[in-house]
Amino acid sequence: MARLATTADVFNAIAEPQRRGIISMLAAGEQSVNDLTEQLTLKQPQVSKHLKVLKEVELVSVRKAGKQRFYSLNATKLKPIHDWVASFEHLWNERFDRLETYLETLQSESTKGEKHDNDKS
Amino acid sequence: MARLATTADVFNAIAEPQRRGIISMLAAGEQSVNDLTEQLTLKQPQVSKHLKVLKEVELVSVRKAGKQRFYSLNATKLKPIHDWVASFEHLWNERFDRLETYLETLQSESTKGEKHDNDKS
DNA sequence: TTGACATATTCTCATATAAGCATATATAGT
DNA sequence: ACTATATATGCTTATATGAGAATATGTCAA
Repeated sequence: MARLATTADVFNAIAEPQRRGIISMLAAGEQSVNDLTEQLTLKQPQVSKHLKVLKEVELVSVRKAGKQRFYSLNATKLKPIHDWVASFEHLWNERFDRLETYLETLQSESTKGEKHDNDKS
Repeated sequence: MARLATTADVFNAIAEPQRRGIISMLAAGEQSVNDLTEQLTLKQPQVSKHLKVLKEVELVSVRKAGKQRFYSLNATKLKPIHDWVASFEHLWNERFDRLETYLETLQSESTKGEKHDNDKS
């Protein structure tokens, strides 16, 4: 076997630098394929292909207008990544030390069936 | 040409589900290769290989103790991902609308000696 | 329709790489 | 040294996929 799933996954979709570039550009608002092509170091077909990948994981959506297709970012789909990474934030961000202490205090006071939702990849 | 860079990049390192699993496990504290192998659906060699990838991007570090190697998470390396994704957070999180408004208010009122130590890269 | 323009798709090629398996290396105990 | 245990590395195979080039599709205007 080789690597599975891959691009059908948001984590994989953003693993590609060019696709991150596209996402960053779309953060400013919808762009046509041509707009994107001009600002990237890619030919139009390759831009379309990357957009297809992003569309498949629903990171972008398309609006048709004449001969042009305007792509826009569906940022909500980035939230799972944000949440996953944020779950480790306390491990590097000192600001969380105080919060952790506070939460631990709360926890030890109400000792109930609490669940540690470690992961869900 | 084919895909470039790839695993030498943190974004790519976390694109692999099994590696995310390893990272999640290490969040609880350092683990030996054997510990990890037992909890994953992988054979030991494959675990070692994934650990190698994670080590190359410095997401993990190793401590040798006898015949065992204890891997621990170097969460700081996740910060670039966090920052990148967070730069789009305002696009999906309504909370940021109020926060933005609030910050703008503060800014227009006066500039007091407020300290925001939520970053320290 | 013809032509120009915008975008998508197909095909090829080269590379990346995850998993399986066997084996090598390292360390500790006897 | 020998054995057992822990981990790493090498080899193979199947698959994924990014880029390039050519082509197809789609849309509008004259």
